[in-house]
Amino acid sequence: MDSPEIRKIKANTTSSSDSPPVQDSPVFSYINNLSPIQPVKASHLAQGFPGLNSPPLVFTSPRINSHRNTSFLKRPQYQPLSSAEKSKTQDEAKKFLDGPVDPKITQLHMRLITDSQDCETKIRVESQQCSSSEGVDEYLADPSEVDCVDSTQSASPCLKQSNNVPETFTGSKETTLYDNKHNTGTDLGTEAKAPSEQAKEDLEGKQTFDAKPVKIIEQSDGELPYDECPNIESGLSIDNAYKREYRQHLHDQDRGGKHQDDCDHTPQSPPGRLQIVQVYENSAENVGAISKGMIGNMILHAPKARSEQGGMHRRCLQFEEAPPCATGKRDCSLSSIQEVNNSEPPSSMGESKLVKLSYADLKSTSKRQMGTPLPPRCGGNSPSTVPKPSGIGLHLNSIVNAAPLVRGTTRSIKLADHYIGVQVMKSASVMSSHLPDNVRCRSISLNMVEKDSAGPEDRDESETSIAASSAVPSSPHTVVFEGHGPTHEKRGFDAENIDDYEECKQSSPKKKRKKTSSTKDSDGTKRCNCKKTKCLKLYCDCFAAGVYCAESCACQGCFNITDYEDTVLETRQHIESRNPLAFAPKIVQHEEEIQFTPSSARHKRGCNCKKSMCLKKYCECYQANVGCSSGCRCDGCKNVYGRKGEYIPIEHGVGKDNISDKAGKERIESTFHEKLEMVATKKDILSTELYDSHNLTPLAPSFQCSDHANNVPKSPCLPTSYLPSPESDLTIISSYEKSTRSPLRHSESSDILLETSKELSDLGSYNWRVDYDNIGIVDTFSPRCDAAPTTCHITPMSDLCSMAMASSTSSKTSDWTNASQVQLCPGSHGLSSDSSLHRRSSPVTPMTRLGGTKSFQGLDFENGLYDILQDDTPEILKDSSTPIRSLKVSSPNKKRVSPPHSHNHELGASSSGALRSGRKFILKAVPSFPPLTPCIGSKGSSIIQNMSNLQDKGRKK
DNA sequence: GAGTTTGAAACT
DNA sequence: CAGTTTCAAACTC
Repeated sequence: MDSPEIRKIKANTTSSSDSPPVQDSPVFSYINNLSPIQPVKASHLAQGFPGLNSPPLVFTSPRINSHRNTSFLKRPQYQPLSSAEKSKTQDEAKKFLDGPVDPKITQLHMRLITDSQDCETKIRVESQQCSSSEGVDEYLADPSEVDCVDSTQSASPCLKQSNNVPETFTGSKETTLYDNKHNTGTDLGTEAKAPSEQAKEDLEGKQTFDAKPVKIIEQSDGELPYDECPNIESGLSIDNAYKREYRQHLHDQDRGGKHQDDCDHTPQSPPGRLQIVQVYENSAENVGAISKGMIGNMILHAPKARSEQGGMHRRCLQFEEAPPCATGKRDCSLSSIQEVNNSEPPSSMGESKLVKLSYADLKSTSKRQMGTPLPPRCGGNSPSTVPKPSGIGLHLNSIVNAAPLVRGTTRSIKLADHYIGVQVMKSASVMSSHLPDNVRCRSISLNMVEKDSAGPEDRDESETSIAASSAVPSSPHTVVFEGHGPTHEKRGFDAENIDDYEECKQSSPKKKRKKTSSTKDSDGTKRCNCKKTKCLKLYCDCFAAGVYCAESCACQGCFNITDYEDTVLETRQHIESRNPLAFAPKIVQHEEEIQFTPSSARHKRGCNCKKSMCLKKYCECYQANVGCSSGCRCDGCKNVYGRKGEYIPIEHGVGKDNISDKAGKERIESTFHEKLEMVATKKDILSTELYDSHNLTPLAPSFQCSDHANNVPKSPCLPTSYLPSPESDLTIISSYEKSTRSPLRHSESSDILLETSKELSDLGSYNWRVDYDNIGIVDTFSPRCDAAPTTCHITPMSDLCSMAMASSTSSKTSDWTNASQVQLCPGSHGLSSDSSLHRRSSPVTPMTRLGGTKSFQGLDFENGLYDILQDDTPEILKDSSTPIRSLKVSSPNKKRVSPPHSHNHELGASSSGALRSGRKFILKAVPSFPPLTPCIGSKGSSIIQNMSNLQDKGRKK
């Protein structure tokens, strides 16, 4: 019955995934078939995703959650568990959701119902399909469906154990099957369960699944935010897949591998799923049939097809890596393997344990899991990939103000879409690296953990990860399985893991923070320490940055987690409803200033310092490394970056020199060095990402065109003209990371980068770079750059090129330029005034860029430098050039868009062909801003109410 | 590590 | 819109 239809649907979905644009139609059709309600979801998604980024993410995740929730809710079994376990977290979540807006609740319920229905239908179909185990197509389809099936994750571990499936890809197909089974077990619980569950049991021989699913369900219920709707995801295609992966990672990490969250996890689970599926098949059904060969084919095809279908490819990659990335904060482990390892520890810790997870606990666990693995994030290690995870983790740590680079990374990560792209890149790289890579990743993650883990928790994690890694080689499957299972299941799932995680979280996160007194992680991602706001107010740097809290965060009762995407989204919307610019980049270049000063970047709202004289980080302007402007209400301003009222016309190249105070320069330098370091670390991380991106990016061609960057060289404008803008940094960072990732591959790259950076600084590039940090976000977007050439402040590209040339990296300049262009393009895409948007959007473009810039890989080492330079230049360029325009165009909020550079927009109109192509591409792919405002508008009131409720609860806590 | 200071965010 | 309170980061000891 369903199977035929389902298959068709899957085919459709796959096709859709193949061609992102098409995805929607197939997905929609599929959804429609599944359940009438879904369309509504789709609408939500549509709203959220117009931009791709934040909004989409939110929507998607929430949907998924809703599905899960609904499914769970529907099921009596689940409900009981949910009520008991969820307890606090759920209550809080409910407060948020319920309290705020009844309509919302109703909607959520509807969603849940629909989702559950959809999931069920999907599950059925999938189960059938699984039996048939069609192949790549199915596999591809799986992602969307898998979301619904999250529960499979739990099972997956077992499967993995039974079957060693180092390759996530191979698992992909199987994963779908597994998911189906899993879903049936959890969600359906009734129909599909019997077969699927039996199979699972056979494989695992454990009953934990059932219990786990229940837990998950509860969590999911509480977590309304999650969107699991597979359908929607399918429609979203790449974005969804990424999100899914995130979620899965998060869930897996959180849960420690237990199942659950079928819908939610499914996306995340993909890697796990794949493995699981394989295992499942092997053990239960197809076992040999699907086999690795299939997987291999899948993988190969996926990438190829993906080139066409980007989505598919990404998904595959995502599955492996994305999850970790998704977890971002949680899993440092970049690759799925790492994730697995991470998850494994938890599972190993105590799979049997059914921990009642309150939301907070779950979240915390999820974070921890995420983070624990993420430790790699810290990553300064070559494996830098790990570091990103933190960012990737969806954690939105990155804040505009602080370290732009880091922020950028985190943002990209957090932004489901972008993040996904990044993850995909990573995953791709991982995939490319293959199992060996996985092992490496594991080792890396371990290393990262060790490094990061100052606290016992970390140690534990590291140990677990190590164990996992060790196990993996011998029996990767089992290890992976464990890890995935928990991770996929989300937090609640694995009680054992959760407990462990919780312990770790409680102790480790705080400890970590304590250890790292700084609010920033090694990765540069920000950490928050919110105690009363639940990370749902602007007080929370993470939340304010549009990023999910990471493991490293020491926040209490955090709701800024993927599990609570809905809540987060609602809250954001609510805040935005009050202040549309609340999430807009705080640092913006003033058009006035821009003309004269590259460092014209200023704090959007200005500071109100009374005692700090704008010489301490209390001052947001100072913290952002930007000068105070007329908008500041500060008293006795002594901002080294520019005092209120005094404009520091930063001449081209002058940039920092202009800085009035030597101290300011020093600071800048220090910050710059820090950034460089960050970059270096990130590069390592990024290397993988780049790698992935290369694989993934269909856009590569456009990027190659970007190579024309050389064309740009025209830009006499050198870095000096760059305006510092955190945002730009972010965007740049994301791209940078990507580019850097490939470099990272070369462990040496980081060091080299540092050296090169020094050299550059000597050359004068240093100033530029420094400014880069400050460069306004707006500028980050390339549009201007493209067009700008004429006006040119500087095309980032040209600047970059010049820089690169100067640095003696000439040989690689082309690549570098390409990279820069790529970055620029992404930046343009990013547009979104909101950081989140940038993050989300940027990742995608970067990916494409990366793909285009395969040449980079060769240059990896240089890339690192290039990346840095590019980042700088891009920022400048972005600042001066296009960001604004793009923002205006894309961002519904209009927050930043307009202010910074109207004239730039003009330039943007005339962007150069290559850049244009890239930009256009991005724009299409990423409706940058739409998400924020639109979403906000829809749910503002409810969000507010939810927020207030949550806050109240949090306070109580 | 605990406590204080600071200024933004939130609230009234 | 202004004043007050709350909050979390930054800072100090």
